[in-house]
Amino acid sequence: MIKALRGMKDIIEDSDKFTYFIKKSSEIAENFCFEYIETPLLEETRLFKRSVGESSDIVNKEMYQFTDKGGNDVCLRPEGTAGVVRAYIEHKFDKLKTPKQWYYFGPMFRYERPQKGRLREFHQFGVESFGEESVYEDIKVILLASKILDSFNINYTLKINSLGCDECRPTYMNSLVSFLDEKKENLCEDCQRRITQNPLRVLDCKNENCQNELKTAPKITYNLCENCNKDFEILQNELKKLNIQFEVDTNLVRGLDYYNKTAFEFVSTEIGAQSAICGGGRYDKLVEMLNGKPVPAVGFAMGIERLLPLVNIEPKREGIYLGIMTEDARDMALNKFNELTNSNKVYFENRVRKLNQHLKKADKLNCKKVMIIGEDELKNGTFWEKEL
RNA sequence: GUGGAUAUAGUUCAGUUGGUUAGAACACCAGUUUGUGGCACUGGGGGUCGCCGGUUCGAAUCCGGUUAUCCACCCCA
Repeated sequence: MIKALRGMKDIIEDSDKFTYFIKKSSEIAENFCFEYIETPLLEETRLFKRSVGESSDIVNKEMYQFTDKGGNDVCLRPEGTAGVVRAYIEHKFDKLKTPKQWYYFGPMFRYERPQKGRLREFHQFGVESFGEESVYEDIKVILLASKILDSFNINYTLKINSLGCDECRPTYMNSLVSFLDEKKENLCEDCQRRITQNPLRVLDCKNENCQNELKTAPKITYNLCENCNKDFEILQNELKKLNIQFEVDTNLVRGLDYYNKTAFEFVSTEIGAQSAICGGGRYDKLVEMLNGKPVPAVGFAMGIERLLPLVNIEPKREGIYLGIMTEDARDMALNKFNELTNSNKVYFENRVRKLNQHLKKADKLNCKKVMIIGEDELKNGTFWEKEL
């Protein structure tokens, strides 16, 4: 038997939840005046090398990368932002710094070891906002994410942090690295490697011993420049006013290289170790990094498969069951089926059955209304009807 | 990439110290004397016991390998 590849899943049992999620989320995004964008699944490999960053695991070892028949070095997209930014620049919106608010959804591919909440092909729903420098755009985006999650009654914790900007991050990084170098001996192997590769990641280490050593580490939020600090305060104040619960997590590091200033993550405690259900933040330098004019941007992405177990939709009766009890009624029923399907969900049972058999089936299918033609109805040209 | 666990029907699982034709529940399909569903009852279909090899008169059961799944690390959505 040919089976789906490792880490790839057919969406069958949850397909109703899946489509419901996309429909509802899109609706909310459109209420925020975000427009739909679809970008290719396949992109040039260097797009991700330059945006996500060569130091990241995603680019380093998780990409589905190959040479196509034209000799191009390509890969299946491991995340959504890079492609959207590429599109923004390619269609020259950067020249005039045209504000653009887009949402997207679709499959992403990462060659990882599968586990709960982690697939090799998975789906994200995300938004990106270009051209708005203000922290109020960050707030808008966080509000949008929380509204989507709230609409499915999902329990979450929102963590926020500020990663600083070009002005304050380098000085902070220097003091962090020198702090880490002093402690180097006491840190785990991974952290020692991270000091040179990605020092911020050390803060995020789950090793207990490391966390003890890091208690006195310099915190980014105490080392922000005036501007970043002001924005981070506005962010917190406005979230409070909007009644969005959050906690500041100075160890929150978004894994992709392109983030700066606001970083946030929605976390669930109900779905296992892969608990991040939505992650995002500001990436003001990314458009430039991909050879566009400097345009600030902010966005987030949600992992749909991780959210589905948290989404509950109550099965409700809907649709019409149409059945016949005599072969002669078939034409009449078919005509009715033709008419009803213009504006109704209709199940047409084409087998001749007894009344109780029809009812049993209609019940099983969760239909709301039953319409049957028997001998009597055929004579009178009517339908026997019942609400379930 | 590392570690641990698991693999028997569509699903959840039984299956004794290796021994007839591998079972149950749920699900599915059909029916229960003639036009009112959910309940109940009766019957039915469905498994090369993950795959390959070995031990044995005989393997779902023991051994080796392999693949996949699950959980965690790592990483991230």
